[in-house]
Formats: sequence, C-alpha cells, structure tokens
Amino acid sequence: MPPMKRANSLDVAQLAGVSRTTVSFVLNNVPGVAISEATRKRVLEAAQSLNYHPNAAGRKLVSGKSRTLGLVLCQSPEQVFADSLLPQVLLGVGQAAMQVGYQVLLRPTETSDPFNYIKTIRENFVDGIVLSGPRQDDPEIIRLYEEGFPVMLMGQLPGSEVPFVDVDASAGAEAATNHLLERGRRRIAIITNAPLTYTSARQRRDGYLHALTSAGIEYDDTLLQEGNFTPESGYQAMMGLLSNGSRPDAVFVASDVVAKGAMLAIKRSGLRIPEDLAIVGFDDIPLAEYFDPPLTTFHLPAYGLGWAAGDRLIRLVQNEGLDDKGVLMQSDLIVRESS
Amino acid sequence: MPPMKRANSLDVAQLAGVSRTTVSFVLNNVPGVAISEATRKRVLEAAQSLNYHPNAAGRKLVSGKSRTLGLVLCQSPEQVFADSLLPQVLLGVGQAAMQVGYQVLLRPTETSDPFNYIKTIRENFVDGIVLSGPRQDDPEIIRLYEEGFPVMLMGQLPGSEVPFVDVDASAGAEAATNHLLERGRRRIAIITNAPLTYTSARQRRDGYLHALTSAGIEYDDTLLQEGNFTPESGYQAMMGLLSNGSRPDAVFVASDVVAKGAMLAIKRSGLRIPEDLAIVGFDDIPLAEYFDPPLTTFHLPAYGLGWAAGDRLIRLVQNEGLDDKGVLMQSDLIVRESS
DNA sequence: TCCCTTTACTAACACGTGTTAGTAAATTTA
DNA sequence: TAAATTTACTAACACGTGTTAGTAAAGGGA
Repeated sequence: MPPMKRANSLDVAQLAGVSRTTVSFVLNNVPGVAISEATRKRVLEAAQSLNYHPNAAGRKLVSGKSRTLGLVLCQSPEQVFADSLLPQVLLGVGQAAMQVGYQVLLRPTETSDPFNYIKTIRENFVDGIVLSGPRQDDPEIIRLYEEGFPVMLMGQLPGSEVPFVDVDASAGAEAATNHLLERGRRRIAIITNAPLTYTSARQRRDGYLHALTSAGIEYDDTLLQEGNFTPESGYQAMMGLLSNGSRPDAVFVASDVVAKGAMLAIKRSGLRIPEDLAIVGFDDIPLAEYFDPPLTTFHLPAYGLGWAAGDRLIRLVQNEGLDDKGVLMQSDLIVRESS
Repeated sequence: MPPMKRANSLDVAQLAGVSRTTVSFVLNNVPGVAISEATRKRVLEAAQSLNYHPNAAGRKLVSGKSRTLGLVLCQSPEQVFADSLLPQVLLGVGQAAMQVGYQVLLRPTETSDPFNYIKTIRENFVDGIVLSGPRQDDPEIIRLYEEGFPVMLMGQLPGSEVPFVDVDASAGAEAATNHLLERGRRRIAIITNAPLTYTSARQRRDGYLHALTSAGIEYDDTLLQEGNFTPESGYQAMMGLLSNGSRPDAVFVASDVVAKGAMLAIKRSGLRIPEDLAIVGFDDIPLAEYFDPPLTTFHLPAYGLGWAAGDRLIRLVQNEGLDDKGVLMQSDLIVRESS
C-alpha cells in the first residue's frame, strides 16, 4: 500500500469534475440548494473511491464548534479507583453524546493541578463540560457558568444556579431508613458514605434524620459515624458503633462499598445479618446482589444520570433552553436479604 | 461581563505592538530565533491581559496533529457496566497522556455499530488509539495497523503483529493453580472468566492446564465450566461442578466477579471456604479484599496496563520506536483467606 | 569607509473546511 | 419574443494557527 496522502475535499471535487463548494453541499445535504441527481451521484462515488472523510480540525475551525463534550472527574484518583458505578456513568454520557454525533473527552483530575481542565476549555477544545462530583472549593465552576459556558453538574453545588443532574439522595436515604422502621427496627445507626463536608454525605444524612423525626424517634448522635469511601472505613465505623454502650439493631450505610466493610465487621463480631443487625446500603453497585447476604440498597441510576447529564448539556450547547435548572432523579429501594 | 469575543493571536500582537509571528515565537518558545527581552515581556503581558489561549482547532489544522488519543472500549455495554477495573485503566491511560500534554477521547462501543470508531479516526480526530478488549472479528484493527496508523491493544490478538500491552494471564493462572497445589489440593476445578472463544479465557485456562500437567495431574474435563463475566454465571457454573459425581476440593475462578457468584453457591451448598473447598480468583478487584472470606486472587495491574498502553502509544505517535512489539506485565498472587 | 555577519523582527503561505454572494444557462411567465 | 424566475452550480472569503523565507537595522572586522 503506497503511503498516499489523505484525500481532501478538493481531491473529491476534481475527481467528480465539480467545485469544492458542490462537494460540501452534497456531503452535508445542505437544505435549500439544488443539486442534480447525476452530480450528486458523481460526488458521492468520488468521495467513496477516495475514502474521503472531512477533516475534523478544518471543520471545527470554521464552525467554531468542536462537537465534543468534556467529562471532568473531580474526584480524587483514590475515589475514582474504587468507583464501581463510574463505567455506567461513562456509558450514559457516551451514548447520549454519540446519539447526536458528539464525542466525549475524558479528564481525570491531576492531583498536582486539580483545576487544570480549564485550559482545555479555553482552547475551545470542548463545547461544554459535565463535571462529575463538583467540589465546593473549585473557583472555576461559577466563573465558567457566569461567562455563559455550558456546564452541567453531576451532583449539586448548594447555593448556586448552575444546572445539575443528581439522584434525590435525601429521598433515597429516607426510603432506606423508613424501610428499616417498617421492619420494626428502632435503634437505627448511620454510617455516612463520606465526611460530612461532602454535599452528598449531608444529603443522605438529612434523609435519614427526616425519616427518624417523622417516626417520632429522637436522634442519638452516638449512632452516627463518618465513612470515607472505603470498605476499611466502613469496618472501622461499624466497630465503633458496636463498641458503644447499647448497640443498634439496624444500620443505614450510605454507600455499598462502605457497607461491605461494615458487614465484615458485623460478622467478625459474631452477629447475624439481618437477625441481630439489619443493614441497608446505598448505590446498588453490581456486586451488591451477591453480597452475603444480598444487600438491600437504594438504587443509584448511574447510567440514567450520565445520560441525562450528557443530553441536557448538549441541549445547552445548542442553545435550546432547559425547562428547569436541575433534575433530581427518583429511584427505588431494592429489598434483598440483609434487612 | 460583556460577551466579548475570544482573543486570538492577532489581538495579542496588536496590543503588544508586534507581528502575529512574533507572538507565536514567544508563546511557543521556538528555539533558534532571537527575541529581545523587552518584546518577550510585552507579548507575555498582552497574552495574559487578554486571557489568550491558542485555539486548538487552528493549531491542529496546521500541525496535522490533534494531540489526542482515542480510548476505544470494545467490550459490550453489559461487560463495561460491571467492570470494576475500568476506572483504573482510564486513570492509567489518562495520566500517561496528560503527563505529556495529550488528551483522551473516550469511545464506548455502540451496539448498533461496533466498529464505528473508525470514522473518528479517519477524520483525524485522534492521533492514535488504545483498543481495550480487541475483538478477533474486528476487521478494522489489522487494516489500521497495516496502514501505519498508531494502534495499541490492551489484550492480545493472536497471530497478529499489532503492538499490545497485557498481563501475563497464563503465568497468573499458573501461579494461582500452583498455589492450590501447594496447599495440598489435588482435585482442582476451573471456572473461566468468559467463553473460551475469548483469548483471555483461553490464556487463563492454559496456565491452569500447564500447572496441572507440570504437577503430573491428569486433566479431567468435567472439572471445567465456562463463566460469562457475571456472578450469576459463576453461581451456575459452581452448582454444575457440585452436582457432578465427585466434587472438587478447590476451584480456580478466572475472574473475581464470577468468583463472587461461585462463593455464594458454595455457601448455599453448606460447604465451608476454604476448609471444604478452596477458591482462588483472578483480577484483584477493589472489593475482593472484603469478600467473605477475603479472596485469594491474582492481581491484575489495571492502572499499570493503562499507563503503559498510553505511554507506548504516544511513543508510537511521535515516531519513537518501540523496543519490543508487546509487553506482558508480570504480577503477583495476593494470598488471603479463601485458600 | 565598505562589506559581512548577527540581531530582531515581519510578510506571506498553508492547513481543510463551511458558507455567502453571485453567475450563466435553462425554464417559465407575460 | 422579451422579461422574469428557477435551476445548478462556482468564486471568494473566513476561521486561527505554525512556519519558511526574507528584510531592514545594528554591530563588527579590515
């Protein structure tokens, strides 16, 4: 195979015996211009035989659009490492994008320079960004939003107007807690998914608190322990709860991964699940169904969130308005055998 | 804030009172051209005050390079969904790329059109691609490679010359099986990670077979069951093994996720791990450490594989040669309590 | 003083595309 | 038949950058 150069639209034009403009008209199906059937066919055949594909850079330059979305992972590398739902999010964003011919550019966070993604934006590399797990100490998000650059959050930034897509975590935590109440549990502990400086951790705790209050149960702050994303932290937190004076008869763990550690702690303490201690998780990671016992947990619609984020961002990019600033997706508790 | 237009290099040039060429020279630190210190400073200040960032499309157009790597996930969406190691791979490729100023474009597979990624390549959108989980029925890979387009596989394509990065799966499976032999087990079953049409499944089985042969143990084909990525398939496979005449005293499951289902089957059958039946997995997913009991498993260096793939692909893109066509990474068996 | 080299820059081209304004020929209308 | 419209196309511009070839001015040596 000769190392022949990539064909450009001029090559196609010459082979078809027309102008470059005509080639563009035909290949882009520009509406409102008249092209004879014979010419159209000649152009298409020429393009085919030269294996012509329009150069993306040229197209971007003239159109000013890159047809590319940035997907920025704001979480620390350690968090990303063990994120069982990330593949679903990726697929969701990816499919939403591809469906309308957009590409997805992935930006993990660099520990050394967490806000470096800004450069990619300023260079017009992407038309908009999805920010997964936005951080409240990120100074750039609000600025971008106010400049009118299309931004879509996965997760929320309290007190801001930036459009977002999120699960209704508070409602989920409330459903999980209510389920335990319905099973007759009264002394219900909570292990958070993350330190309470994280918005998502506070939301899940608030749902838990609201369920307790509605049931007329007083909140006992010795029953709250902070998790930290890892099973290890769940193990430690559970051990802390069990070494307290009167032990709980149920625990809501706001993350399945953390819950896995908590389950190990419960078993190591010689207690049975759910007889001695019921446990409900949050996330519904793929393996939760195969925990021992299978974990009752609130389903986080990760694919749906990704898809919605991508879809709405594209709408923003194309200047179609959004009916509402934020979307809070509802979901369901999956009852299995741990409760 | 007025909706002022993005500054281009001409704006910078005019503000600094120099030509556009000079701006380019200064900002790119072009070696071998003389710029007075005063001018250099004026240009830098002008760029700063205009918040100038060179337009990526313009740059790509003239350079012919996009400084972007494609990361193509060839696995089916269902597989990707439950892939616990994907985040590590992504981070690996991402960090390798960012370190040298490259971007990563993510391409999940569309079920409707699995080889559609080709279009992205032909449009010069990316300089090279990493193919994760290449499929043998993919007609494009070889063609791209033969055209000289930079391709790096994560996983292998038997009988091809395409550069790859992979774990030494055969050695891993052999180590896992040897470990069981050392523990005194003699009737060792295997559940594959995937149907044997998959290269990775065959490699792992071959390692298992080789260990058995070396130990002088005859292979009993009733002890082989095919898994299919899911815990469910592991559960079924294990049930199959247990319903056979004489049950095994150990099982090597070539995927931790599949192993999780197998473990459930073992427990449901009233057997103890490892006393009645030892089990060793493959992959070392983040949760394996918290299985019940913690799973002995061969560590798949997912981050390392991703990083190596990215790094080597960039080398290919930049026409630096590779010392060897393929890299087979070695790794270790992590011994925990399931064996 | 004259010539040659170095310094510090700039004019002009090329990359490949989408699109606006315009034109000649063919067809329809008056 | 002359004028007006429609059909089928094309010339030329714009997007923003990197880079090659070239040019004045300044400096140095004989």
